[in-house]
Amino acid sequence: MSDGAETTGAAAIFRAVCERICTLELPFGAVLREVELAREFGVSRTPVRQALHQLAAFGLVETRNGVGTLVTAGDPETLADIYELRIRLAGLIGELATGPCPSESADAMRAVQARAEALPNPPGARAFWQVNEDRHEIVNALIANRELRGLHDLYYFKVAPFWFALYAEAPEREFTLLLREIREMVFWLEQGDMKAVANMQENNTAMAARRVAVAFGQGKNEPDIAQ
Amino acid sequence: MSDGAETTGAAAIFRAVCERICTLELPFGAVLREVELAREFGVSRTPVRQALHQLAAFGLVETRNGVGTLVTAGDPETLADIYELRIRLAGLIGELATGPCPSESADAMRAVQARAEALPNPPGARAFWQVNEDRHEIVNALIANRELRGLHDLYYFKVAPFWFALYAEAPEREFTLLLREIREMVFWLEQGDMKAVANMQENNTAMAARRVAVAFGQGKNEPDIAQ
DNA sequence: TCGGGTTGAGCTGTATACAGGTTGGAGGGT
DNA sequence: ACCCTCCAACCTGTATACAGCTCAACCCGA
Repeated sequence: MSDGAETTGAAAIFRAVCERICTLELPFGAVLREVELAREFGVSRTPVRQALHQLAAFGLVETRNGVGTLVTAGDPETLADIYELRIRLAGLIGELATGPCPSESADAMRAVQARAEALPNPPGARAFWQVNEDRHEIVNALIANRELRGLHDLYYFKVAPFWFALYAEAPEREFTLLLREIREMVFWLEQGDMKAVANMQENNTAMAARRVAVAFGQGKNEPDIAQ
Repeated sequence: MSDGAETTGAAAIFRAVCERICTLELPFGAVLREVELAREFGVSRTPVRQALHQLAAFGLVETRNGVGTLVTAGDPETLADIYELRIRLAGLIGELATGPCPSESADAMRAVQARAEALPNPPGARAFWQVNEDRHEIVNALIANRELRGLHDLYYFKVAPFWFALYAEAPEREFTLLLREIREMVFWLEQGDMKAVANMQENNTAMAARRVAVAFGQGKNEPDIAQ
């Protein structure tokens, strides 16, 4: 998450495990054992447990007594709920915007674009992930309402594993789409139009939701969402 | 929160402390000591720490090394952000509604209304709190999108302390407003109109936000929000 | 061979001991 | 009288020991 460097070591473990889940290094259903993580990070179980409990509170994992901590699979229905809400949250970015976005954001996004354009297609999983992470950070930082910013960040990580699974399925297609999104984002950031940025975010989130729904079996009774 | 009865004892402590914060039994800036809570609940520090860390993750408290766990005061700016978002979340309830609300909700709300009407004006703090808690539970259960339901619940508890402070200021006025809200809610629940229920919720949240802004010093550069 | 009861390894939940950090106040110098 | 320094009490952060739970493999009888 976009938390600043925290004092306690639990935050570092939180971020590390969160990233592993988002990059599917820990796939759905994977079991996390506290002693293993403790050994890996060179600490005792106590900070590890803190991190895992926080991940559980955010719904990314589920810990069962006597078994371990499982990476939450997320049934299609829940996935649909999450994406539905995330789309609306993106819309709120524009509604709650207070002013134009600063030019530094456009600069930062241009830098990301330059780095991305230099990559081969498809890039490696790590590079792909990092580009999207940077894009997210820039957009997220623009959100004026602090609470909404936190929520937008949280739900980014909630859907990240599914979105990343799309990359594993069709790397070239996903990288092309990501590049297109970044180029468009640079354009609107240069315009300073926060509302347009939010609309872009909403559009791309909705599009990603459709692709994810196709890949993971769309939930509920809305088969037409898959186009 | 509206979590079902959990297995671990930490959840019970979480709810208890949360309620104390919401009812201002623990005012802003109050310090929570782990050993005290541990003694009170008859457990060790471990489950207490779990509960406090979860409260910290939700932003209700802030724990500082060597000092203790402080109830987060929430500056006016943050308060404005929280209410702004909560109003929008209420709006989303209607947008993400899938069907009419069940008749049991109307029955339940009628029961709450009956209990409330039987109370003196102003009622005791405990009774006032309980009535609002019940009202919230009924409305919250109607939210179709599970993620939005969780968020609506969370932000209810985030603003609860401020709203409850209004009661302490003007008990009769707040109870009259609450009664009015419940009566209206019964009406629209009987109609089964989920969108109307959401609009009601949005209106009442916005109205509460204005009263809170007046009481706690409105933040930002929107003095007209105070009417 | 198959089914059921049992056992045991391994995991999380809880309790406790120790290390590190903060704060308020006592005490001495100016 | 005032201010700076130092310290001791206290609180959280961390590590470790123990209790309770789960599940799968195993053993034994039909």
